[in-house]
Amino acid sequence: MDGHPSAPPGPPGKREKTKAKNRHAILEAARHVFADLGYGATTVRDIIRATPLASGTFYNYFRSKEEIFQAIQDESALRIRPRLREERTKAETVEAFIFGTFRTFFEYVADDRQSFRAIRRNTDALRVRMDTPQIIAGFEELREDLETAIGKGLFPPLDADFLMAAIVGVAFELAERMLRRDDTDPASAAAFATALFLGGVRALSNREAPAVNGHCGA
Amino acid sequence: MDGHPSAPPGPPGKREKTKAKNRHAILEAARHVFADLGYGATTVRDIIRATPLASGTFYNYFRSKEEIFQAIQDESALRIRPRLREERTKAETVEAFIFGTFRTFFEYVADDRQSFRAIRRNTDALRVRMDTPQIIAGFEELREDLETAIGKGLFPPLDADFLMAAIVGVAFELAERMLRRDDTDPASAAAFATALFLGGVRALSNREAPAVNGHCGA
DNA sequence: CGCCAAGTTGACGTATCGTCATTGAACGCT
DNA sequence: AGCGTTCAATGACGATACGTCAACTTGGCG
Repeated sequence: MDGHPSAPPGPPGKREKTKAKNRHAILEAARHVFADLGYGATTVRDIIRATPLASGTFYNYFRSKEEIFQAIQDESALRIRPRLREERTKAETVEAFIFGTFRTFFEYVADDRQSFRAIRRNTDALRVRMDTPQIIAGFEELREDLETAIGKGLFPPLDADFLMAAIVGVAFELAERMLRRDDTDPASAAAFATALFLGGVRALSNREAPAVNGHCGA
Repeated sequence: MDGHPSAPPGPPGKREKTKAKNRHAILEAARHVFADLGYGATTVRDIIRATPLASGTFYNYFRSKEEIFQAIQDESALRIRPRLREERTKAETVEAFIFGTFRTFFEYVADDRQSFRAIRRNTDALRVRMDTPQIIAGFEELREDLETAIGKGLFPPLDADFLMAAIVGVAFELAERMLRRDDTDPASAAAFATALFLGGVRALSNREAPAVNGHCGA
């Protein structure tokens, strides 16, 4: 076994290093070009032209424009997902669960706005959103966490699928609006979303099991 | 004046009719091809091949693949927007405003699912959403209606921009989930979204003017 | 130092793009 | 109806981007 130095034992070796550097250079160039031209107008050649590499090299790293676009998104998703998961796992109240999720997400978006913008700009008046496998996996994680929280009695017994969808929808749309404002303020966006869902969850649980009693605050 | 028969006075004339028929044929073909191949994989040639027309003709009607895609979406948007507007204008309660909006939207989506699906399917595991000018205009309409409703005292004084974004986000994500389920049920999706926002709006208004009293139910 | 494996290069064949000169049909006037 | 004008359809054509591949360069290793 271990004939290939696929693991990190020895020093990286020049080959490995160049490979990583090239991949990174291509990704970085792609982020800029997508942000400049929009996804639709960008060509693989535009990307490779923004690096010192040759056109054929691109295809050693990615199979198509679509695939590198996915890779950019997946990278973001893999960076944010563990943080979100941690917030939710350690949450001991509904409020902590919801507020932690939104705050973490909005702060990340504000931080990494370059990736986020690159992703959403297409042509002048055309917004795009693509959900890659890693992003969709993030949605599923949220659904699982909601189901767990419901199982633990933290959340009332709601439709976890719909609730996940609602959270996702609000998160992305509010993020968009937040970035559009002059003073990007993740905290206030998170506060808005949290209040919305705290009230919403309470109303939903009253609906599904109506007329128990007037228990109002948490 | 009226040298050109641009308005509907005389009978349509054969030129006009063929033009409308061709445009319609191309749009119809595009809907099918987009649904079959996904937006990314579709070429203008694929679309025109699905009609009896020649390749050059396509460019008499649309400038690009992107533009015809927009046209399909805009058509949907123009069909649904008046209905939404009417619902909201005649609403005399917050509940009517919200429920009317969601029910109308979900029923439309369930009806016109072919367009909706065509729009969202790209490759196997890649979801896409594009917001065209007409769709974005629909968002703005919603924001205006919210502002009007706030002005009338129907809604509490909230951030209309964020609220609009939240409604839009929930509407699109829930629509997606709804279509994915075996029994597409607009009414129950609308009920879910309505309960969420009724509770959410109440909580948000308490937040902005906190500590009034413990009034819980409506 | 020399050999093998891995990776890069850019030219090449293919496919789609968008244009445009040509053609034929609809229109309106007599 | 006959006739000249206008307008849209056609499909061939040059331009552009795609993805591949044989030749070449470089790192790894005895």
